[in-house]
Amino acid sequence: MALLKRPNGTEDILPGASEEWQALEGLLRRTAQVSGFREIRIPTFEQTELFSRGVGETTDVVQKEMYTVTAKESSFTLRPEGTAGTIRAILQNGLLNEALPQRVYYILSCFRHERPQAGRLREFHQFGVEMAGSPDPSADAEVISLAHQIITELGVKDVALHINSIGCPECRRKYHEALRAYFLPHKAELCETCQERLDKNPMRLLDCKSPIDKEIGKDAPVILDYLCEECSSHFEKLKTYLDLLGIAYSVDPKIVRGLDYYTKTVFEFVTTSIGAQGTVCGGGRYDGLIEQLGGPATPALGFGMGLERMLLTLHSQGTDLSQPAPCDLYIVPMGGAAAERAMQLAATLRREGSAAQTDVMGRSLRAQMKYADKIGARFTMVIGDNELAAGEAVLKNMKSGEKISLRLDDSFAQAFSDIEIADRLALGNE
RNA sequence: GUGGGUAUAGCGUAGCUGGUUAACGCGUCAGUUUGUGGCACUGAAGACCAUCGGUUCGAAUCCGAUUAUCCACCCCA
Repeated sequence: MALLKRPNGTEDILPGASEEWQALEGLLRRTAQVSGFREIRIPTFEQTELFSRGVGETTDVVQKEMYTVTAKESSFTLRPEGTAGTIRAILQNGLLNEALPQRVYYILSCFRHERPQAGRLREFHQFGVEMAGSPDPSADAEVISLAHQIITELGVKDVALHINSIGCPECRRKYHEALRAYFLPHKAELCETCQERLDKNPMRLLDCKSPIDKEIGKDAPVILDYLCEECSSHFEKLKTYLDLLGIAYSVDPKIVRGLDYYTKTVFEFVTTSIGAQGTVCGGGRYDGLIEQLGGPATPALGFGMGLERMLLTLHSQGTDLSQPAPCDLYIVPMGGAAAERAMQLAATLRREGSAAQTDVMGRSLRAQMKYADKIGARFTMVIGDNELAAGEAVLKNMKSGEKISLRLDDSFAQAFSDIEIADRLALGNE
């Protein structure tokens, strides 16, 4: 029988790697929580229309990357991102009726049918936050600051923050006109996709990698010159706030996010160390989305952070968050009677919160010691007929080799715990 | 969706001017006598050489297709 394989573009996270994910997730949760963000959990699939309306009918994500599944009469779509579903949940459960702003975070997997490559999977994991209710640039600064804090605490080095403002729909309409006017005379020289983009979404032209198009676009009008007074002052204030917080950034007028819901502030944290897919975190303001999804007109913003990309970046810089699975004590039984006693002792220790293991393979003493060493057991204890008769056994510290005698009675778990804690403290002081 | 690279034991690789039992390292398992791991040594298990088809007396080695994977475009996290 042929072995069934994982679908294209998916990953198994194995023991060893999963500890690293847990460490990352723990840091994300703690950081979000101290900023007042609380976790929200939403379904993996939603009505397809939520995404076509929320993310945007014309976006690539909606047009060609969605996993839409049909079961019986109904049809649903696996979420390609977290924002639409989160906003839907906020509205459906009336969270906007509570104290504003509403701050939520999530860790979830997203699904997009794209061609996999470095830093791009068909199922990927995202940490994201959304804040609803504030139109003020201080909210933008807070959200960016949260992402910045996470990246700093992770110790990621070469990640740069790029910000831009793409204005409100009104600014953008004027800007689109100006762009078309600029590029139209050069239309024939542009690459094929850009000729199409000229009509559909001229801002994407600025993003084109083709050297010819880049050259043509060099002197193209810049969105920042077309912002209305409101949008312009919003952006200026945001920059002031970022300076105030000591967060370095560069203004990149070429940032054009591919999801339709963005307004005003957009930003990306980009690294160059993991290949072409270097956007490790991206987000911005989406003041029109909540209304678009049938809620009350409410300003909001957020970001998504790609966890696989984050880990790739960390690894490329030699950082590894993973920690070995703990084993405080490995009990080495010799003989049937000892095996039964070992089983009891291990169970007792676990109830007291110590990580304890004993033999389940029927191995020789020597083989058991090797195993204990391999799994990184901090202490071992051999028990055989002698120990059972004496009611006492020798505890061995695997790192120092130090040996201590312990009674195998009711005081055992407590006595072991004391020794184990003392050892932990001693290691910490080294 | 479009290009290009790669596909040999759990992992990393050698073998690729076609020729008997496909090699090595790591890992796994057992052992190196009498009750204590790390090092070293001995041995074992583990591969229809991605799949299908073709060329040939003969293919892991050459050719084609398929699939998977990687990188890039596109797009985004």
